[in-house]
Amino acid sequence: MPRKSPQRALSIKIAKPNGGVAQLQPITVRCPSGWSVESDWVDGSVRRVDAKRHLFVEGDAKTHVYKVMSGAVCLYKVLNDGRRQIIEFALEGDVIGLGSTPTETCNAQALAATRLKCLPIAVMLKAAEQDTSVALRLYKALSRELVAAREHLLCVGQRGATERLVMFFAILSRRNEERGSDPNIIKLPMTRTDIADFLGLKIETVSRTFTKLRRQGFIEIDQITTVHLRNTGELQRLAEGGARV
Amino acid sequence: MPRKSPQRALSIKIAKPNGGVAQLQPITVRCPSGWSVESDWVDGSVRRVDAKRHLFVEGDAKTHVYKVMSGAVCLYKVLNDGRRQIIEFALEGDVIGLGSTPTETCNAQALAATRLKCLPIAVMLKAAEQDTSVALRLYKALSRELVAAREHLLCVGQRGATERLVMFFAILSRRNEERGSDPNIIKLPMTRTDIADFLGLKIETVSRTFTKLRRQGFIEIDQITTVHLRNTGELQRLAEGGARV
DNA sequence: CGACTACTTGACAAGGATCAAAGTTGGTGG
DNA sequence: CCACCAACTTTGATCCTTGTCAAGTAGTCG
Repeated sequence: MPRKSPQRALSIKIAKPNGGVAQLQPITVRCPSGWSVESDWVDGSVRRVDAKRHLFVEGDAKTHVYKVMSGAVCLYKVLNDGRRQIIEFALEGDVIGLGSTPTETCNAQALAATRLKCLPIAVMLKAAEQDTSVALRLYKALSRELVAAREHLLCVGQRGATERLVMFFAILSRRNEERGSDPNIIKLPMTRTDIADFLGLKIETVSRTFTKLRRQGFIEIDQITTVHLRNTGELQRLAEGGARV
Repeated sequence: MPRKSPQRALSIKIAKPNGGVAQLQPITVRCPSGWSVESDWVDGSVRRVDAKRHLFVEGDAKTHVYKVMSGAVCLYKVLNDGRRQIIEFALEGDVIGLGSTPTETCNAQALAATRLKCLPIAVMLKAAEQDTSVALRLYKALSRELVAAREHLLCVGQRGATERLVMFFAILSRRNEERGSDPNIIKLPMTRTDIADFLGLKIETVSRTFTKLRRQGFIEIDQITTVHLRNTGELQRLAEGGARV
C-alpha cells in the first residue's frame, strides 16, 4: 500500500494552498439579463478562475451552484496522505455543486482558465420552494449525477487499466456526440495525472496504456491533448466486458 | 485481467434467472393506514421477498420506491462477463429506488428474507409536485446517496485491501451508532463474496484480510456473520490514510 | 450421512505500483 | 528568434499486492 512520499505531501499543499475559502478569484462581473437561454441562470454573476486555482475546498460553506461556461474544473476528494480521487470532470455546460449538504463535500479546482456562472444556493432553494418544476429538475439533475457516480464506481471497482481508459474515452466521445462535435476526436483538458486519479490508476500506468492503445492502432495522438479514436467498434468491445488486450 | 470462466457465466444466470421483471414474490399485503410514523409511507403496501430473489433488475421499468422494513437488499451492476460491483447494501430503514430514471439502473437482490414497503413512483412524484417539502426531501435523500457513492468511489479507487475492509466496518459501525446499537458489534447479513464485490476485491483477498485483522487483534469473529471490533482507535488510523499494516 | 454451499488457506502468476531516468513541451527572458 | 528551465510525459527495470487456481475445512439441510 502506498505510503507517504515527499511528492505526496507537496501535492496536498498545492491542493489546499490556504486551507480554506479564500482562493477564489475576486473578479466578478454582472451578467446582462437574458444572456443565457436557461432561465435559472440569467441573473447569475460570472466568476473567472485561473488554471489550478480552487473554486472551493471540502468543508467550505456551500454558497453557490456553478455552471461552467468555458474551461474545465475537476471535483476531487483526498485521503490524508495525499492520495486523490477525481470524482468528476466538469466541462463546458456542466453544473457543479448541486447537492444539499451545508458544506462542500469535494474540492473543486480549475484545470484551465475557467468562466463560471454562479447562482447563490439561497436563490436556488427559494426557486425550488416556489416552483415544484424547479425542485423536480434539481432532483433529476442529481439523479443523473448519481447514475454517473455509480457507473464510475463500477468502472474503477471492476475494470482493468485498459478498460478503464477506454471507458474514459467512451464517456468523452459520447459527450461530444451529444453536443454535436466529432465523437472520434477527444480533447483532453486534463493532465495524465488527472486522468490517473480519475481512473484510480498511477500516471505511469495511464501513460503506458496510452502507448499500448496507440501501438495497437486504437488511438492516434497528435498533441498530447488530443486523441483520435480509430476502430470505434473494437474499442467498444474492449470497454464492454471481456477485454484481454 | 479477469476473463470469462464457467463460474462467472453461471453467476450471471443466477443474477438474472429469468432476465426480466418476473422474479418478484407475488405476495403483497395491504398495510394498515397509520402504521408507519413517516407520512409518505403510510399507504404503501408491503412486499415480501425471499433470500436471493430479485426485487428488480437493470432495465426494468421503475414502478416503485422501496423501504426496507426488515432483512437486507443489495444493489449491484454487472459487466457482461459477469463481474459484479455492489453499489450499496440497503439495510433496515434504507430506501431504494429514488432517482428519476424511467428504468432501473441497478439490480436489486435480497440477501435474506426481506419485507419492503412499496410506494408507487407515480404517487411519490405526485406528492412531490403538490408539496415542495416532499420534493426537497427527495432532493436531500438523493444528495445523501450521492455523497455515499463518492465516498465509496474514493475508497475503491484509492485504498488498499485492508483499508477498504476497515472502511467497510467503519461504515457499518457508524450506522449502528446512529441507530443506538453497539458500534463494536457488526452483524454481516452478506456473504464474503458480497463484501468482495462491494469493495472491488476478490473473495480470497477478503478472507485473507479478515484473517490478518483477526491475527493482529483488530477484530474477533464469533460466527462468520458477526465481527467484534477491538482497538477502534487504531482501526480508525488504518482506514484514514497511511495504512501500512 | 452425504451433498451442498460458504469460507479458509496455500502456491503461484500477473497486473499495476514504485523507482529511476530520459525525452517533450511550453513559457520566459535574453 | 533562440536558449534555458520547469513541468509534464514516456519508458525501462523491478517489486509487491492482489488475482487465480487448487485443495481442504466447516457448517447446513435433506
